[in-house]
Amino acid sequence: MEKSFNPKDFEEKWAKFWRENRFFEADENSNKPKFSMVIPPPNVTGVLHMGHALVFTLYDIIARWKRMQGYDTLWLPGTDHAGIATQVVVERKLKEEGKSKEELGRKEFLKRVWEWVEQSSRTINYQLEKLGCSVDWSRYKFTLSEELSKAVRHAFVELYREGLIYRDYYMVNWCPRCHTALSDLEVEYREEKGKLYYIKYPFKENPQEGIVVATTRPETMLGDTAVAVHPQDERYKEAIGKTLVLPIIGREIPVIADDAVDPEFGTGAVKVTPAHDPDDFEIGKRHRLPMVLVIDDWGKMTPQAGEGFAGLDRYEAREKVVEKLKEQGLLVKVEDYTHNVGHCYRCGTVIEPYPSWQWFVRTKPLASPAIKAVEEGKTRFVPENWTKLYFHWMHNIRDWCISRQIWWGHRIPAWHCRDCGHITVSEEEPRVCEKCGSSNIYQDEDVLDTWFSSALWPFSTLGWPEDTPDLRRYYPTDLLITGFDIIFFWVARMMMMGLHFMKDVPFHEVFINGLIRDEHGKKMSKMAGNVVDPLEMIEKYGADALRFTLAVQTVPGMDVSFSEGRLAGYKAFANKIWNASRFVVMNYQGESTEINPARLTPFDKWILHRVSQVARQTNSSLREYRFYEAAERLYHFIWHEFCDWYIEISKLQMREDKENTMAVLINALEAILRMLHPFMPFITEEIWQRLPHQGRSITLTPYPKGDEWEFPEVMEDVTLFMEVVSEIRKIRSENRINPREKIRVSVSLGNHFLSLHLKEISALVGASEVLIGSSFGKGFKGVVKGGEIFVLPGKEMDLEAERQRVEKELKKLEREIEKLAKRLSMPGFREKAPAHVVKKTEEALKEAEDKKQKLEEYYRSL
RNA sequence: GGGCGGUUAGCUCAGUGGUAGAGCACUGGCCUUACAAGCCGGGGGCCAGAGGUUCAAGUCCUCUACCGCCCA
Repeated sequence: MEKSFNPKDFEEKWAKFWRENRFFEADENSNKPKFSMVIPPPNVTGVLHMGHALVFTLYDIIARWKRMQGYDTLWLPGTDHAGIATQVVVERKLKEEGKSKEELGRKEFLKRVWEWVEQSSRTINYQLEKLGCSVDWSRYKFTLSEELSKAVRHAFVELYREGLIYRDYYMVNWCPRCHTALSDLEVEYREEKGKLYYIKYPFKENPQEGIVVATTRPETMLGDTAVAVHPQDERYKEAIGKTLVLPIIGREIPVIADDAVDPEFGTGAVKVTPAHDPDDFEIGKRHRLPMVLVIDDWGKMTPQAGEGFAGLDRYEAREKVVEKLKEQGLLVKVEDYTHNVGHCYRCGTVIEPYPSWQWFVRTKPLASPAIKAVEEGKTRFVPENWTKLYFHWMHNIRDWCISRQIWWGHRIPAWHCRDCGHITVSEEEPRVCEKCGSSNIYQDEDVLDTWFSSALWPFSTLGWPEDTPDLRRYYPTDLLITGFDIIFFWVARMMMMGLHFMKDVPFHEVFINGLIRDEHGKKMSKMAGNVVDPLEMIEKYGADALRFTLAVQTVPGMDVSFSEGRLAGYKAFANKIWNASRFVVMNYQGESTEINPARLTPFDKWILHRVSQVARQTNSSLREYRFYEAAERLYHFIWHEFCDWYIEISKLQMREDKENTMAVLINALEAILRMLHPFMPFITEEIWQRLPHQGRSITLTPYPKGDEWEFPEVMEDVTLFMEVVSEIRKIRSENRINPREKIRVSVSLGNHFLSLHLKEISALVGASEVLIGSSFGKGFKGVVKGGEIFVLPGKEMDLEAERQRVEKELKKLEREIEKLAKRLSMPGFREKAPAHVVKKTEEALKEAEDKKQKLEEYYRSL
């Protein structure tokens, strides 16, 4: 094996090997139990970021683990066409070329998007492979493919026929830049400093007097058709029913009473603009107020806004309205006002409430079964506190606006009749209007919200609406891993659609991972310039190290602070594994790998026992999605037990019984590699292939269950052995005894085990002589449980250093004794604490006092 | 306004009522034939604050402060 570890030498090789051998393809005819997951399809907007790397790493750990546990495992990959997001990206690219999508036209524009998709999905799939994701490429899906589009049309038509999809003229969130409606979820609210304008609307009868209204959007006053007050508001009792004259425009508008008015806000009187405010829209409906549209779908003022305003941008109009009001003396005052302003989640433009014809999903009937399923435990959130959020949202769900006025997406399968106005909804393109038979029909221009197709993902990808073997076998899926930010967008909607169409939940468990942050806990963002590119990290440290870093930081319910320093640390870990394996491989000369139980030393038994223990613990950590716990334990065990102790001891054992020691080394290492494989697939495969092995790939081997080796009887002896060695090393080090200088050691413990392993002790501490069960009675002294240790240096003793060391040691013991004694003397402790705790405390105190006494005697003698 | 997290070593974070942990950073000594990306040692904590429950609290309860996120 090469001395230096270089992930680049083998990562690509194994990714290719796995793929070409189709190890990760699920088998719908398998007799094994199935385990299935669908990937959260990345948007084809560009490249994968660290958040993806995290989610996909966790997926892959589970996928590989389950596969090795003997499940027919499906991890289905795919990408999402990401309607608006992708359209925005391609538009931006066109702009760089000095073109617009309108110039190109719908058909040509879509061609350009498809080209982009081609390129982007290639990049994404390349990145997945780089990361080591064990997905089933033969089942790769794209939300806008022919196949999935069919599922989307089918779902739409069914829901429409059941009355769960309807079309309505309604106030929606409108992005004037993207020129489309958005769902409530696609609006991001940001706190902004604005102004609150107080405007006086004079009475028609008595223009000297008037009602003052407060608004943050004075430009909308041009579209006002009433002023509303709360019916119980004493201040305005007299005014209700009177007529006001709308400044600037001169329109006569009534004063009306409505419960929706908050008497606490502003002056208690509000202007009503039914066409440009969702609340006013409702008030307008209740009072049959006219709608005057003064802002158009591009955010510009309409002719109805009046001369001098028509054609102006909405913000220019705001200034001009304020100016005019000032001139007319009707602007009473202006206050600073902080409020939440809605922005388009894709392009950031301020959202305009805009009434228009849109398609909606009636969500209430779909939400109830989705709530029930979680209540009944058919789907479980991990960590479970997300359940609450899910319930809260589901109980307060509003109808879902699913139409988008963009070009990139699933065209709505509805045809309008120019003759009778009827809408024909159909999976296949109709030739005539189903009502009047006219052939003068045209398809609805709108496309569906991208999340509509995402909602079908767990079953549309398996062949639905066809009754396929995949669908029968792999639905419901077992696990979904995703960020909390898309619980509403995606998880909730998959639940609704899955239960509706498949009559069963789409997944049994949902693991909600945290957000990726930078090493100081700040959210990664392009603006902050703290974005870390996973590919770059793979390039620098290897995919295994990146994966391990992400896994070890994944604590359920917590965000992940990504630190390059830590990543470097886990690359060092990979290197450690490399070199430990190198040691094994270098020493291996074709001996039998069969362990002879009769020839096992206590150290062999110890490491094998530990391998089993760690395997059991790792399985149980993974079962509960405690990735950090599994990863951390493997790290510690491999480095600080297998490498630091067992390999060192094995060097000595090999002089006595090379064959059996080699067998233990190989068996232990091989089990370690298998345990580690889900976390670090590349390096484990590379090493496994270099060890004597059976089979074609480590990925096809069984995951250690931890039932193979069981030797609890040696644990206590080996632990004492380690304690003694550590104590001697400490004495050495603190007394500045040069490592090359041989020492002589006596241990006053009549311990059979220790006396059988003098050689090991000598080697590990650098001693020329070790006495067990007797005492030199001189030299540097240390104490372990029940005994004393003397260390005689080859040269003269440096008493000053020794005094300092013992003083330090004594202080530590005193602190411990104080603590333990205090606890024992606490009233009630002896009576109420469990016996084993009392006993343990007493023993600890006795041991500490014993040690202290021995050291004190020694200190006086120095 | 409502809700959810968090506050533990210099930094990033684990911690399951019973003697406070890890990685990195710091520090002393070692190129010991797997590994200097290493080895052997060491130092470093009123567990945000205040009450309470308990024989026993970083851990459970209440309140406060600060930081962060979500919803309205």
